[in-house]
Amino acid sequence: MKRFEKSSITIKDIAKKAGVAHSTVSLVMNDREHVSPKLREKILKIANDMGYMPNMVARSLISKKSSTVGVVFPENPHFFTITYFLMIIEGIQNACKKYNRALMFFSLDQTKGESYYQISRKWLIDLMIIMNVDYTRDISKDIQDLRDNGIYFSFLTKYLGKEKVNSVCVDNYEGVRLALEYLASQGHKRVGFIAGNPNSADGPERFQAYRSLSKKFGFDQDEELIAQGDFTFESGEREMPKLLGLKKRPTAVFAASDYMAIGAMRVIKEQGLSIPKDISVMGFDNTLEAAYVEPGLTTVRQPLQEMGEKAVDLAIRSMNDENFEPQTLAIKPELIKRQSC
Amino acid sequence: MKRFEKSSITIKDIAKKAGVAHSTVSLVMNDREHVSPKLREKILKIANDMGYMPNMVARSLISKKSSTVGVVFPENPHFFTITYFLMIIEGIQNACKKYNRALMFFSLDQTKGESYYQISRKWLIDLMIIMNVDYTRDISKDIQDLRDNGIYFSFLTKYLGKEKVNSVCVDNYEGVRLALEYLASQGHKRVGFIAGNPNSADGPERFQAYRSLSKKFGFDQDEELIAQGDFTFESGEREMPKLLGLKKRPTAVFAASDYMAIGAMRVIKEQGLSIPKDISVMGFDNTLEAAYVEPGLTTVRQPLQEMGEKAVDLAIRSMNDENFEPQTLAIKPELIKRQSC
DNA sequence: GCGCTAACTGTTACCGATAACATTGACAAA
DNA sequence: TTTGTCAATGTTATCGGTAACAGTTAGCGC
Repeated sequence: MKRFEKSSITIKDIAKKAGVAHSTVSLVMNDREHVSPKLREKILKIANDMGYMPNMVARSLISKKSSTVGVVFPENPHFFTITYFLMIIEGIQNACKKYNRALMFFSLDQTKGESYYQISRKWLIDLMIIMNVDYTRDISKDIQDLRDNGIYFSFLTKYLGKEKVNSVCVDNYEGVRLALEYLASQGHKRVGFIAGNPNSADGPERFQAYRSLSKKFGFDQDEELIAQGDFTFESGEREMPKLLGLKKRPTAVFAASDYMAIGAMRVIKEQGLSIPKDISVMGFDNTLEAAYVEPGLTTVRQPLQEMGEKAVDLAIRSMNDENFEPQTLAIKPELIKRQSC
Repeated sequence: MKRFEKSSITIKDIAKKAGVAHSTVSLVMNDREHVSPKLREKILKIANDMGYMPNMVARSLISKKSSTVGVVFPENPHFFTITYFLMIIEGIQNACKKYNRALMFFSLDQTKGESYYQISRKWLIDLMIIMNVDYTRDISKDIQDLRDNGIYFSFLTKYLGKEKVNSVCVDNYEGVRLALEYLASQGHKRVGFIAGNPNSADGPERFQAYRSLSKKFGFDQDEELIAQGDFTFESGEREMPKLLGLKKRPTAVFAASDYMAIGAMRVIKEQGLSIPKDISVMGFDNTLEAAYVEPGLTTVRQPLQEMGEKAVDLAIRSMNDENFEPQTLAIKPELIKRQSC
C-alpha cells in the first residue's frame, strides 16, 4: 500500500501562515474567547483560503468524543430490508443532520459476547441509539457500563429492564384503542387478533391492550379468536387459516403488525374471500407496504421517523443537562383509513 | 458536562501489567513478528483478562485510515425510505461485516459546496461508496482529489464521467432483453414504455435498450408508445393515462422502474381494466413492494444486495493491489415472473 | 573468550487536535 | 515608578495508538 506524504491542512499550517501558535488557531476554530476579533478574522480567512477542514478523528481522540451517533442493531442479515426499521433510521439521520453528527451503524452479535459498551469504547461513540434489544440476554451490566463511562443513549423501542433509561416507543394502548374503536364503529362485534412477538417490547403491550379494550367495546370474548404470531409476514400467513377455520368466523381481523396483516390478507384472498366485504383487516405500523397492497391496508400509523428523531433528541438532552431525568416517550399513533375495513 | 477520569484499558496498562514496553503490546495486537510465542501468549491473556479493546480512533489518527466504509448519498430527506437504496445498503453492510469495518453514512449537500474529498478528510475515510451522483454538477476534480490522496472508492451505480473508476451497475441491456423477450413470448406486439429519469445513469441506458430491442422483437415502432417518467411512483401515475388514451392501446406496458409500474397499475385498475387480462405490466428492479402489489408485479430483478457488496469488494481490491485496474461491473439481472403479465 | 548477528525489547517521535498552564504586555491604581 | 490585573498569546503535555530506530541479550563460529 502506498503511503501518501502530502497530508492535508492542519491547524499548524494555518498557525505558521498566520504567525501565531497553533493553540490560538484551535481557540478560533472552537469559537472560544481570548482572541481579539481582528486576529480571529485573519485566522478564519487564512483557514478558509487554505481549505482547512478539522480532523474529526484527532478531535475525538483528545476529547474522547466522536461527534457521531452510533446506531446499534441486532445481528440480522435482513435488518436493512425491514422497512419498519428503515423509517426509524430516516428519523435518526435527520437528527444527525440537525446536530451535525455523522451516522455510524454497528450490528451487535451477542453470541460472540460483544457488548454495547465495547462498541462505544472501540469507536469512542458517546451517543448511542440501541435498537430492538434481544431480551433473552441480560444487558443491565452493559447499561451500567455505558452510564459509568458517560455514554448517553436511548432505546428504540421501549426498554423492558428495570433501569430508568431514555426510550421512545409508540403508545400501544392508544393505537389499539384507535383500531378497535374504528372496527366497533363499523359494527364489528367479533374481531380476531394476531398477536406479535411475545419476547419483544411491543408484542405483549398490544396484546394486553387488545384484551382489555375488546372487552370494553363489547367484542366477543373468545380465546379461539386469538392467534400467536411474531410480527413477520410468514406468521400472519400461518395463523390466519386458524381464524378462518373457526365455526363462527370473525368479521374482522386485527394484526399487531402490518406484515402479519399482509400475510393474513394473502391467505384470505387465496381462499376466495373478499376484503373488506367478507372480512375486514386492520394492521399496525403503517409500513411502506401497507399503501401498496390491494386493498390498501387500514392501519395504525406509528410515527417512526419522529420516533427516531426523538430518540436522538433525548440522548442529546441527557448529554447537555446533567439533571435531565431519563424518560420514556410514548408517541401518539394515528389511524390511517384505507380500503381493507 | 461531566468529565470522566477513569479511562478505559490501553496498551500501556497492559504493558505495565505484563512488564513490557507498550510497543511490544502493539506488536502483539497487530499480530506482527519479533515477539516470542510465550510472551505473545502472556500478553494476549492479560489483554483478554483486562477486557482490552483497541481504540480505533487512535489507530485511525496515526495510520490516517479509519477502518470504516463511508457511504455518501445525495441530500434527500427520504433517501432511507426508498427501498431500492436500502437493499443496496444491506449488501454494503454485509461487506462491512466481512472486512471488519464499521459503516458510516454521510449525506452530501453539493449546494453547500461540500465535496466527497472533504468528507473523506474530515473523517479519515479511506474507503468510500458513492451513491447516485447528481450529474448536474461536475465532480471530476473531486474524484481527482480522492485519487491523489489515496482514498479508494466505488460508484453505485455506474459513473458517467470519462475517468476510469470502480463502479457497479446492473446490465441494463440484458434486463430489458429479458423483459421484452418474455413479453414477446406471451404474444405481445404493442408494448408501451415508461422511461426513467433521463439525468440518471440507468434511465437513458434502458431507454436505448428498449429502442433497439423492441425493433428486434418486431414490436410496433410508434413514438406514441413512449412516455417519459423519472422512476417515481408519481410519474408512473402521471404518464399511464396517456398510454391508455391512445387510439390503439398497447397490450402491455414496460416501466423502467417498479415504482413507475406500480403507479401505472393503480391507474389501470382505477379505470376498471384488469391486469393482466386487458393489459400486462412489467417492471424493473424487483423492489420489496413488487411482491406485495396486486397482482404481483412481474419484473426484472436487480441483485441489489450483491451490487452493494461488490462495490465494497472492488474498492478493497484497489486498495490491496496497486495494479488493479478500476473497472465497471455489470451484474446480470434475472426475470421474476409474477401475475401482472 | 571474543565478536558478530539475529532475535527480541525498549525509547522516542509522531498523528492533529485540545487544554492546562506560563508568559507577555498594556493599562490602571497605589 | 512599582505593582497588580487581565486579556491575548505561546509552550507543552496529552489522548492511544504506530513505527522507526536504538539497545540488549543469546547463540554461534572461530
